Amino acid sequence: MGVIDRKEREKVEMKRQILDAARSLFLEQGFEKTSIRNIAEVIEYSAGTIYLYFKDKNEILFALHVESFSVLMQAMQAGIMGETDPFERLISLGKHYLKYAFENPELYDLMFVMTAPMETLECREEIWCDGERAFETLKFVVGDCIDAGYFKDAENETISVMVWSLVHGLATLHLRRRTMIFPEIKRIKLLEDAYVQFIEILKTYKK
Amino acid sequence: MGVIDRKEREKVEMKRQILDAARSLFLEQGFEKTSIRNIAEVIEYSAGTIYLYFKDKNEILFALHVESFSVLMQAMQAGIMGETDPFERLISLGKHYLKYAFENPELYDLMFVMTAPMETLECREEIWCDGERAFETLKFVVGDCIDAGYFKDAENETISVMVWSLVHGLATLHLRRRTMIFPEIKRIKLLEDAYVQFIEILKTYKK
DNA sequence: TGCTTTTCTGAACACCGTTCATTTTATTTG
DNA sequence: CAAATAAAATGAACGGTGTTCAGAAAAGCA
Repeated sequence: MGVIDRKEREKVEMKRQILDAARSLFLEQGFEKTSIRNIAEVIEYSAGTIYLYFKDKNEILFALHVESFSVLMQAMQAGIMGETDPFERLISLGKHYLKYAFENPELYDLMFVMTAPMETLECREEIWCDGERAFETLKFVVGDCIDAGYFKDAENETISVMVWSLVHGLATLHLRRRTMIFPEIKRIKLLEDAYVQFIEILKTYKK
Repeated sequence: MGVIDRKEREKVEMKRQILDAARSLFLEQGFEKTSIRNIAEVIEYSAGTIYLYFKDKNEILFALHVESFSVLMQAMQAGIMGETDPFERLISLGKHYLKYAFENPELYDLMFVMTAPMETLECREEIWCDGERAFETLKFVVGDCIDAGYFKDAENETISVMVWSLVHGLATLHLRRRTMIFPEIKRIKLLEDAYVQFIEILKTYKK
């Protein structure tokens, strides 16, 4: 029965098409303005068909969110691999995280700000594995820093939450337009400076 | 002509009624699920009438956002007044900010996460005064810390952005459900610990 | 009281996410 | 190959959304 194999492939292919169309529309006009009917139009199917492949709109967003995490994880791994010194690794990790956020604002939003993907998880009673994996990566690097004498006797998890919050805060204040209190030209520089300053202060907190 | 004075008062009163209904619905069922028709029903007017008092839904949200800022500013002022030592003031300021965020999640969202109020500002080509005033308060306290020898020779604005980002990051990671990677019982404690740890590290960064 | 201005209504518009009976297409069976 | 069955796709319909606007109702003025 090669038929059911092919059908399976076709199902996967269709899901791909839907996600590709959704991502493309999403990136060019934002999530709020992207409707199921828009997506259906792009792939040249009726709106109802989409519901044969995804339970609802949140599931489409969730799938895109998973996709995006694999890209972020790669970026983070690249950040780690580029350095050997533990603290330099932490610096690089944060930089790559911020780079991802600024270069993929809509996707970052989907991964770390929008509630839709979390609602899908909650109604499935599942865990946010992607977020957890990313956080584990951070903890791993922070752990090496602690072993190298940084952060005195602080808890790894506490430091990791602190670092995550700082970079996430920088990213979201900007993505959600709260940096408009600063002159446009200074905005990015100010965020970069804040990150560098934070790192500088962290560095001095050693045994 | 006392008539136009009364009409003016009635207009203000009607706006109040709309905002009260909107806030109440908003707090009990969230913004996304609150429609103009819902608000109209509560105040016992037709939906169209609301558009005689507010240009669109974003303007209602913007008005609530302004309201909320005055409460936050009071909380922040209270945080400052409760302490005399500059660094203790900074600690207290952050604590009061976080307290506000956790006790008024929907309003914090409106003030610092949702894009709707910012869109109103942008299409009015105005400045985000409320955000600016709150940030000025932070800068004021940071300035006193610098004068007291903290933060070495760092720029006030850089430190302030860093502090704001950290507390905002803590708040939003939690409000947007990204702390679900931690066991429910540990979540709040972890956030508090991260804040305390951050303060601890900051404190050591002196001349 | 009649005339004008202001206020309010509610139907209509163009959307939205989602469901489902019906039709179209594909596969299997006789 | 034709008929029967199974799978996939449609598109109308439902109940909702924000917003507009002609016309009705109320209020103010002469």
